[in-house]
Amino acid sequence: MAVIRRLPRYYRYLNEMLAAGVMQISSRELADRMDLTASQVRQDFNCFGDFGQQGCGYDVAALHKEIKSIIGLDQEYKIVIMGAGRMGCSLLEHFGFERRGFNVLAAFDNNPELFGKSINGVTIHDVKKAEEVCATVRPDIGVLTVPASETKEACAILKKIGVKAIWNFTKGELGVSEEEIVVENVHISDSLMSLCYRLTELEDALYGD
Amino acid sequence: MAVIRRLPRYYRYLNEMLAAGVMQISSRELADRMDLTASQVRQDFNCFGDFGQQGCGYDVAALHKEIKSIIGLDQEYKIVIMGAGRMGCSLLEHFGFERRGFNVLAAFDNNPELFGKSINGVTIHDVKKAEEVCATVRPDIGVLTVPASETKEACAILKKIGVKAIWNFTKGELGVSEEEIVVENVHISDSLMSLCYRLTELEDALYGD
DNA sequence: TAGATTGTTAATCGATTAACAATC
DNA sequence: TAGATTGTTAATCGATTAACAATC
Repeated sequence: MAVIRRLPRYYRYLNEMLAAGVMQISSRELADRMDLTASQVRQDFNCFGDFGQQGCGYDVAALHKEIKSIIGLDQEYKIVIMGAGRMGCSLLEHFGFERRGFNVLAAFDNNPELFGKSINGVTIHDVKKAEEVCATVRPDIGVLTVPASETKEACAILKKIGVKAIWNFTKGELGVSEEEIVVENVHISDSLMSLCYRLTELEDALYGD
Repeated sequence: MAVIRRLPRYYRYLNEMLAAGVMQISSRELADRMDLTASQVRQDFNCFGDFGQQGCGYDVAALHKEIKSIIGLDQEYKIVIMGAGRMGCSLLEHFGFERRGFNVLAAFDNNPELFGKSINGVTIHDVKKAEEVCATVRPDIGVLTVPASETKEACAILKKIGVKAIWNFTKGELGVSEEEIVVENVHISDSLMSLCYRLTELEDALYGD
């Protein structure tokens, strides 16, 4: 469903409006800000219940809370990071898991130089100790930030630890079925390519084919 | 068009197959690998011309080249990075612009400690010198990796430099119209949220509502 | 009550799938 | 020629938009 892909965006905009002190918003206004149609906004929200009030629009705080719960953000998910290289560290330092309500239990790597180091309060452990470290507190989500060549092994360890979802930054096969573990692939290069396509299009439009 | 969003994925898969030495591929096979239908693959490719050969399938190398050119990757785009903080540096070190055929001209920041430093052959300059540095060689694409609070200024500078496309990693308003500059927003947190939604869904399915 | 804006149904549009004739 | 697989048209499906009655 296309609505699902829009939910995080709604959530972001409602967050901003909440911070800006907006109490009430009409489907029209929200649609304008988000480049959607008012119809679509109403249709979307009505997939999950009726949150609006005829004549007045939507209560920003209530809607925000509702969408938060629909996405599942009211639960505090426990996360482990597989691979404390550039990408893993960059996420740890920069992404703001805590701020977003995620609890990062640990990071794992196979480089002994990193063992025991701590980034943003998260300790990097030997990947061999992953099972041990996660024996008592089971993580929900695994972040895969290992080199492409180590994807399959890292993924197998995540499965063993009992992770139910993988946020995958590597390319290549994970070797787990989508029925047992939910996988979300991040390919930022795709987004750069689609930018290139649109740039080419823009230039063709300006200077002719 | 939905095809456009699939083009980078086709390109990635064809890249892999090229590297693996696959010469010819049928729509059926490609569809299976990519989790699409054969019909869809054929439909997609026929948007841009007929590249297949009845009875034999598609020539991987030719198709790869064709899609490369459709996306616009056969041109060497010139890039500047706005903001050499964590995200900017991480991209410079890790993303592989060169390998992907992009030419990074320079990075800019307002932190004097970074001036003159070089990452992967790219020098970090004072943002005040941006116009000067780009006077002779005009960049095509600007990568926005500044803090949210500095988005608008950074964006204005990119516009002044003559950039035609912005790969935006910040949140918040850019203050440029989409008609003059093509913008591609990267929100990796959206992808984590949609993972959360699907995780919740999976758990509901397993343990009941 | 009048104005505003929702919830919801019906109409439109676009994208995906199925089917098959064309052709290598 | 027979088998395979494309290119392409038609049928189906889903998502978006339009319209309006319900209601705050």
